[in-house]
Amino acid sequence: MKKIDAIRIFCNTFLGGIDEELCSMMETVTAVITKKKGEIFFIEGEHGSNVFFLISGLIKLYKTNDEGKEAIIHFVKSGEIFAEILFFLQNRYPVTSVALEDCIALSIDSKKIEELISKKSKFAMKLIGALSKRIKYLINMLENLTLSDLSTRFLNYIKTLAEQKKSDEIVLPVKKGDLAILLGATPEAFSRMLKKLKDDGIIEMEGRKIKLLKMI
Amino acid sequence: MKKIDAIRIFCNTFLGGIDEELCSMMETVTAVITKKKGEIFFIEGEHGSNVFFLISGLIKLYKTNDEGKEAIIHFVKSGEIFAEILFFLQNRYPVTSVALEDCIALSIDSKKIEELISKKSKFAMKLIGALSKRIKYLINMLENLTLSDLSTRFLNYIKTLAEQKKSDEIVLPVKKGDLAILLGATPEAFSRMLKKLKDDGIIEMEGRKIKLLKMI
DNA sequence: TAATTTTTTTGACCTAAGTCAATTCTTTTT
DNA sequence: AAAAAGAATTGACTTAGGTCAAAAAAATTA
Repeated sequence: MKKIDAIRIFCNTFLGGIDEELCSMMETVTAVITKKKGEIFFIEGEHGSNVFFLISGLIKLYKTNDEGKEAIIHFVKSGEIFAEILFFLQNRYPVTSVALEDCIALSIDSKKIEELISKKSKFAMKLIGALSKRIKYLINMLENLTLSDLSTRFLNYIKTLAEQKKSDEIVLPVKKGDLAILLGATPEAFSRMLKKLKDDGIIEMEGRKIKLLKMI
Repeated sequence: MKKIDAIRIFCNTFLGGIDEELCSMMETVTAVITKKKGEIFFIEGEHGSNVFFLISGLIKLYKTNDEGKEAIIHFVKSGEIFAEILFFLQNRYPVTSVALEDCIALSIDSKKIEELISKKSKFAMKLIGALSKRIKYLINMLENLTLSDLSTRFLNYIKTLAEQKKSDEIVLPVKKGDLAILLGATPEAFSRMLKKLKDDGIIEMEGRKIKLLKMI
């Protein structure tokens, strides 16, 4: 993919329209990055200054503790920016990011972004919007994790998917084991919970396909 | 407290210096708010457009579920902004905020802030910085909650306090029951955990005073 | 398509932390 | 200082979900 095309997609998606001046300003501070499934964009704690915009593919953002246990923070889908806190913390990545599918991304050098922010207030506003959305998402994760049990967390998750797709039949976007960890559980507990929902007639399931039977 | 003084404190703390032009721009979009202990700034889900900067006092940000169970997101200390996602989501507050002590705050009308952001890029940069810090804080909360047990979460918490105060003797800033909930536990479990840390010779405790004996 | 690897499911067992109730200790109010 | 209210602790019991191991199913690769 050519850089200018990537920048245009970014402009369109992130700013809601092409701004030729902004596109040309971005030429010098961006690069197109491709990663194959399993490859890593950056590792938690690593120094860096690049913020990314995912054009195609799927990415897992996670943290690991000393014993290698994972805490999955988010699955990045195409059209999203990630590592956006590097705009401020020109410093260390707070999480690790791995490609779950082959990916194309636009990397943006945050060291040179201050000029962009000051010249293009629309860019600043959109960035503030993106950061706010991420905060809202994280607050919601925290609330779910502390106030709800696993089946409720899962049902909240698929209800959101169902609303987005306007259908009560959804396909899990990642493998069950990873979804379990996103929801703060083990694959074993997740599997048992799914079985219970099936037995109780709340969902139908075939592989990653889930049909919501009752809206609780 | 006079509004202009509050604005000056905000400017100094948030922007790292007084900017007379910005101060006068803020005159028309701000107000000084005082709340007594126990009073509420805003309730989760409530419509509003005010972002707050806490000048003095202490605030609890939390969510409640249907059964009245609390998930505490953060304790706001003086010098911090809160409800900062309202800059974008001119919309609904994501959490409830209650004064744990008598408070003075500066409220900023986010509807009229876009002009400020576009004219003062330093303001935009600082705001992006504050949002990024909040994201980092929340990611850390999530990681702790999913990867660590209660005693580890507590020790991480007081280690941070100890580093800030550069002392291994700290005073818990809130009552133990609230701290328990911030750490995703019940007051009972928290109390038992503290007893265990004391019995194991890891901390000394007298009321809210905690002394870290071993740095694990 | 067979072989290999990865993912998911199931079983048996365990444990951290929740629940509910009763005390004790502390703070606030009268 | 006494009374009342709120916070913290302790006890007894329960449970959601963790752990480890093995089997079954699905997806990759040869």
